[in-house]
Amino acid sequence: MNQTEGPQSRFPVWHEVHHVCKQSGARFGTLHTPHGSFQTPAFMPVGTQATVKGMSPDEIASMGAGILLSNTYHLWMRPGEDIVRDAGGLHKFMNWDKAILTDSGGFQVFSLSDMRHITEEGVQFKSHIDGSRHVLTAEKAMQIQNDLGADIIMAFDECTPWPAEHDYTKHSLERTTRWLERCIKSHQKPDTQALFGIIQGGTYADLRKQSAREITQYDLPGYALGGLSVGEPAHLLYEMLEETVPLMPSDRPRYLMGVGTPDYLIEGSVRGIDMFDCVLPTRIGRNGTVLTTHGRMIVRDAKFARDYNPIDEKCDCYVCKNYSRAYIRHLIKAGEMFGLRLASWHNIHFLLHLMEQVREAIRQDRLLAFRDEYLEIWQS
RNA sequence: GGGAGAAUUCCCGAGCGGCCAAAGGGGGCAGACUGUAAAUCUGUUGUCAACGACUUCGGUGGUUCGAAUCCACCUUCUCCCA
Repeated sequence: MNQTEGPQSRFPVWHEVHHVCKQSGARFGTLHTPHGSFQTPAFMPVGTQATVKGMSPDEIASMGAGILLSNTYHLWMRPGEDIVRDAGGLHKFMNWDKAILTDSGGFQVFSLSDMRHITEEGVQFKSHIDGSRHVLTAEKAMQIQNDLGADIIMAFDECTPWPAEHDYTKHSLERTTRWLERCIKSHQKPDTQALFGIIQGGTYADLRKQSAREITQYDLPGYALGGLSVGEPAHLLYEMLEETVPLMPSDRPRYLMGVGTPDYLIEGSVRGIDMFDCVLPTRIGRNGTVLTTHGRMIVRDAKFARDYNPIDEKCDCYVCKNYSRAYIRHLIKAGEMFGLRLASWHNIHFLLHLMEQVREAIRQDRLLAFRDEYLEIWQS
């Protein structure tokens, strides 16, 4: 597809909406990037340290992923963005020629909260590797991401925790807006790297709206929702989506960061989200849990010791076509890395396949029906 | 043949008269995991009618108010000398 024909061709990344589900309002589209296009709503596997843990790029691509995440903070700490840059950029460094999105380090403001200090200028981190001090600012996050060379780069934000005080959340979101402005000013490669802004506001509807208005004032190729799926109950997440998505421009991709489980992916799509990412499939896979149409299954459990069925009878992934629950359980119990790989493999496939089903349901204007059918047998 | 030492709960291994159902590992079992400090973390791991009771520390018998801990003998194992 020729990107100059698109409505947002002035951006290196743009979203083409093909169909809006008449039942739900969910969007089926294509996201175009300098490293290829992929259909939306999309699930993006996470490869924090320039690798999806345990999986090769070929394997990820074979499952249909068109984009991966990687991480500013982690690659900055190790090996250093200059090493990635001098390798020819992240795509070449990790041998992945499809799209890449890098998170800005904003999530580490949340996940590494015990070893960082926030100021207006930025965030001082004590390296989780060696304890050394480093300051990540809006400008630094942009420089690192410019060096890494992802197709989509994220504004530096603070992912606020849950629960958080209204007052704190408000000040934080306003600071995130100021940081966005600094990101935009310091972004060196707007022609090749699309900068997405991140809406914050915790679980407060008024603050979500405030942040959405502030962030979407800036003309950006995409907008994300951050600070969700950090422990709050599901109904609050859904409520925040319902309050915020209508304020996000319909001609730009909408990205719900850090989500998630099958139910969240479907409910998010229903509410107009186009992009999702989550470490869940690889993390729970490595730790012995697999996803099935009936919910999570701890395949490590003793009850599967003699279960020679595939993880999911309905799944047509490489793992389910070739290996049994008993075998995968054995490998995981034995600490064999292949077991971790197989579980991760199936889980990634499971979510990518789920999104295929979601897109098909949107095309058929029956996403709500699909949701009800799916969640009837799914138990989280 | 002589001498020295050791036997602990599933395994390894602390314990050396009461605070011991017995540290700590491992293994087992169960759970958590949502922009990855995660092949990690948490709980649990003698039995039961279970805020209490009962049976355990190679075996048998003693000493003692009280023994995994002290004594005697037995069994098995390890090591050293011949």
